[in-house]
Amino acid sequence: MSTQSAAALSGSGAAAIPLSEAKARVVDAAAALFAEHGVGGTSLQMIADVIGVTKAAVYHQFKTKDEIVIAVAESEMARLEVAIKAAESEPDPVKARDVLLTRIVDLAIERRRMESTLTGDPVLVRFYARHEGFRRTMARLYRILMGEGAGPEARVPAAMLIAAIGGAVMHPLVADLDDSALRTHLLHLARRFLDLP
Amino acid sequence: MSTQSAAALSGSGAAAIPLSEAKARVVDAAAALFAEHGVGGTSLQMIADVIGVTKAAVYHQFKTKDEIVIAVAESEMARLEVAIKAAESEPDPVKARDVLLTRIVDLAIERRRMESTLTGDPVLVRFYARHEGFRRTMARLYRILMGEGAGPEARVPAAMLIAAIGGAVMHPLVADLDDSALRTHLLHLARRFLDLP
DNA sequence: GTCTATACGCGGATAGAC
DNA sequence: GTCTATCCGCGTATAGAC
Repeated sequence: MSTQSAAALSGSGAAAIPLSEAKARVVDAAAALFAEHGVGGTSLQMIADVIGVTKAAVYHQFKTKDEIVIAVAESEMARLEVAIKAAESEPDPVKARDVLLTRIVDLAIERRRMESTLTGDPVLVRFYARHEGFRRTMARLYRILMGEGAGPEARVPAAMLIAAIGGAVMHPLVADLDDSALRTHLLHLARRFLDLP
Repeated sequence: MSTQSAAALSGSGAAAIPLSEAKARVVDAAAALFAEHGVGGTSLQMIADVIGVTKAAVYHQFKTKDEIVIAVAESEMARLEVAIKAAESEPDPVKARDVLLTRIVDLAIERRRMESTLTGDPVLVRFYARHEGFRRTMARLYRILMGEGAGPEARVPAAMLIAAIGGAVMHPLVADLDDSALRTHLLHLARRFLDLP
């Protein structure tokens, strides 16, 4: 217990967030750069430049670029897990759904400048698709969002809603809205959408 | 009139689609690869391999990779222009909106495997943001979609709807639905969403 | 229009000193 | 943890023959 446990990449889903200071700096810088240039368009040199060190220093923290991508993805996923847990602790399904919705909107607003890259970048999407833990986490999220239904009538609106929230925050049409105003509108419309018969 | 006019990159918005056979092959291959690997993750070698020629042959068609990116973006935008024109030729605003919605859904379904990359890739997004013609085209689209309103109450739902349609078609939740089923559900839900008070 | 060949830099990655 | 130095391959791009 006294030894600093590795924590590493887990693989079972919930990254416990205990990244070293240095690792955390890399992950933060990488996430911002991924959002601006895409994963494929971001080099280790760029990451090193942003945090003011050399490439070799970055390599000391992560042996490969892939590991950085994974760490960024897990860091985002960890935030989502917190939201899901909060919703799952709510006994009433309808309330649970609303809690989840609120949390998801908050996350999207918080990540406003990078949300769509983090959920849409081909490299990250591929990564999500291949990892058990991520699939399980998303399955839990969908369960809360869709409730009983599992057919197209439940899945299509769920897919639309997730896409709408994630995509809208970065949309040029709402670029001039401040976070709080956007949050209010988004939440209102998302609730409306879910209440549709 | 007899000479094949250059058509080139236009710049005023509507690319007139008169690409040579060879150029069209490059653009098609590039679009598919962009969708799978992102713009930054796609090399000229990949493009050349897909169409079965050498890199140099590709360079003969487009002097730089940027030109290919532009051509792909314009090709997508041209499709959207057709949809917008169809909607604009409809006198009744409500009907125009419905025509546009239908066309956009059709486009998204057609481009199902690449839609979100084509609208979400950072490289392409930057490109769209910088080009007059693209901004004007999108302005026309928004106008039809939002009608009179120009405040947040109109813009937020418009942003959500565009994001929802583009993002939902690639979502894992609906991966098992065939095009026609997905189209039906998507259109139904999109109409509902827009009719909200 | 397509090819071979080639220049040149950058990207990922490693070794070893401090 | 960070640095300098270095390797190698691939990516963009060009020259010139067929």
